[in-house]
Amino acid sequence: MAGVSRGTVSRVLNGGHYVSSAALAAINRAIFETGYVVNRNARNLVTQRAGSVAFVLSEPQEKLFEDPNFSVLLRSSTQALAEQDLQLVMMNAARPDERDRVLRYVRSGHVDGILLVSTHGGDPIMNQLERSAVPVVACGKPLGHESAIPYVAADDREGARQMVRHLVARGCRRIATITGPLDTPGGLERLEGYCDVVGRRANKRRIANGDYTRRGGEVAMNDLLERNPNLDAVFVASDLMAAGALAVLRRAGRRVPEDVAVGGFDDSRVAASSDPPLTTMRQPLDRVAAEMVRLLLDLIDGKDVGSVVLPTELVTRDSA
Amino acid sequence: MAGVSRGTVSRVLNGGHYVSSAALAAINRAIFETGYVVNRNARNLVTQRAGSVAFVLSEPQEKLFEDPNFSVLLRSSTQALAEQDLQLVMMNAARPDERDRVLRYVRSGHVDGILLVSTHGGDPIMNQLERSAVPVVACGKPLGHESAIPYVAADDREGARQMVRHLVARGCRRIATITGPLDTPGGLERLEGYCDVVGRRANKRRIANGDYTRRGGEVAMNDLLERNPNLDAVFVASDLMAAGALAVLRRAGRRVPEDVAVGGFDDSRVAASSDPPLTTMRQPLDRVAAEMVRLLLDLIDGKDVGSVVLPTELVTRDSA
DNA sequence: TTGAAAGCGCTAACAA
DNA sequence: TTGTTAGCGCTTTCAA
Repeated sequence: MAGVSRGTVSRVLNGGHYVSSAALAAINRAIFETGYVVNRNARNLVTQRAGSVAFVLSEPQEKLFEDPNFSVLLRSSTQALAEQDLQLVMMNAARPDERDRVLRYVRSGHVDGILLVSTHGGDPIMNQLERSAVPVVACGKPLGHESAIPYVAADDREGARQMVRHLVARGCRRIATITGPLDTPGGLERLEGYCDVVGRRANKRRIANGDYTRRGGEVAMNDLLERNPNLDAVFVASDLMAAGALAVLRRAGRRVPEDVAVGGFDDSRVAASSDPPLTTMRQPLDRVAAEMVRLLLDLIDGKDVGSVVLPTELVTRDSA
Repeated sequence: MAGVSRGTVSRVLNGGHYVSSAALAAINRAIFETGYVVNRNARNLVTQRAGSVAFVLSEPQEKLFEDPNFSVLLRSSTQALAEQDLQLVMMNAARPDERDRVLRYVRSGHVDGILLVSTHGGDPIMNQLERSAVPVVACGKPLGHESAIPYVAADDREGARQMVRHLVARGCRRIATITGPLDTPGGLERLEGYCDVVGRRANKRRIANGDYTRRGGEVAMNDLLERNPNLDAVFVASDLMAAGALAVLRRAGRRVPEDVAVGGFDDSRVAASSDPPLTTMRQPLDRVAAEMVRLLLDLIDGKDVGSVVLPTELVTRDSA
């Protein structure tokens, strides 16, 4: 229709180099008038690329429901990929059959790479992915695979330190902590950071394990209160658990922050709307997503990439 | 490698009809030994299908973060599609530029259909989609396009009626309501259901508008208390807003449910973990997702489909 | 700067 | 039941 060959049109579609301005104009007009759009299947068939990236959620279903972090990560990733004209293909990989499906899918070249979210240490998918030579970037340290799988993470350990130091600076002396699951990087590193400040031989009684759910936070807080009736602060490894802890403290008649100061982690939505509003560590999840996409693209291009650790930021509200 | 032609292999790949068992065995062995997988781009190029479905979220970003319903819907849809060997491609369409991208993408045949989630009345994407002849199924009544776009929804109106009747049965006589945004089907229909029970000429003072956020629920509840100091129940159109309302009532010194009974809607996670646990209407979001996928597949196959309205269920906890 | 031609890996019609 | 063949719509040499 523009009176030129397919080859010339293709050149215009792919940057417009080595095309005369006359041809360029004619082609663009034809494209506009016909509403032409390239057929991705045809293009990807010949270029051997997929034009999409899998967002693999390796986590039991319930978590996704409750944890607002996932949603933020998902949205930010979708957006960062869209800017590169890549599509995000969502995949669950919690159950073994789902994992198989994901592996089959990615191995057959249906995606150019993988954003791997929320892996527990020992998650079999990491081994399998490592063997399959597909570009992968993890969100958070992939425990046990730190050197093989590049990752983007918030500085959990330093963030925890900062929060506990903040509690110390407030005058708190009997500081407890509610951890995340200890097979997750966040669970582990935030506990490490806590120990860094309160001392290596931290009082075991002041450590309770949670599971990143609100109810888990309640259970852990009850536990903590029972074992340490005189505690004056608690560092909670996620805002959602902190919200649960807040409810327990209120029921126990402890004022926050006067009797017990509470510090959270994430700066998720719940932090601002809890009662009292939570002092917490902000994780830059939008930047995490953007960096993950950047690393993945480099990886796809065959470049060597390192991991990225992003700083966290103390957000002071009323709870501490 | 199996000693047969590509045509025969293709037949095996697509159901194995008209293939001798000897050939079938040889081909399957070859497939197994070589780890062969079909190239989707090539297949889709010739079959003119995409093998994927867009999950289009037509909603300002913040909502996604806070509303747990989206996550449930997303996960359930991913799973229902996976069972049909279809991929879910996630797309945001809140901003005009994002809408354009989505439209360009779907019009060029990159997806076989669209799951449209969370549309406000007057959302321009509905008009544009309607014109573009791509199969679309909406989640919740697409206000203003009910006859053109098939949808799957929970029975909001009847659900609201049931809840308000429940409050009446408890002995409540001054029942207020906090609505969702009135340009959304949930906002509108749940208010209708409320009016169905309390009477068509409902006391305007007892109606406050919310926006499905927790903070919106707080603001509305404050409002309601101020205008109706003696109310004895409130039906809140979402659990998240109800959680906000609960916090306000507590601060105001009202006991729930003794002084004020509170009924929510959704039966999302927050319902079980609020204080006190919420009595609410369960929306079968997993079934909603499954039905949406079913309708969409029928639509893609060229069948005529109707809309589906699924029943809700009263979940009685402590708040009412 | 352009056009011609080959071919990406597959399905589907047809003939055998 | 099978093999042959003709494309699907694009990119990418290569020659001009």
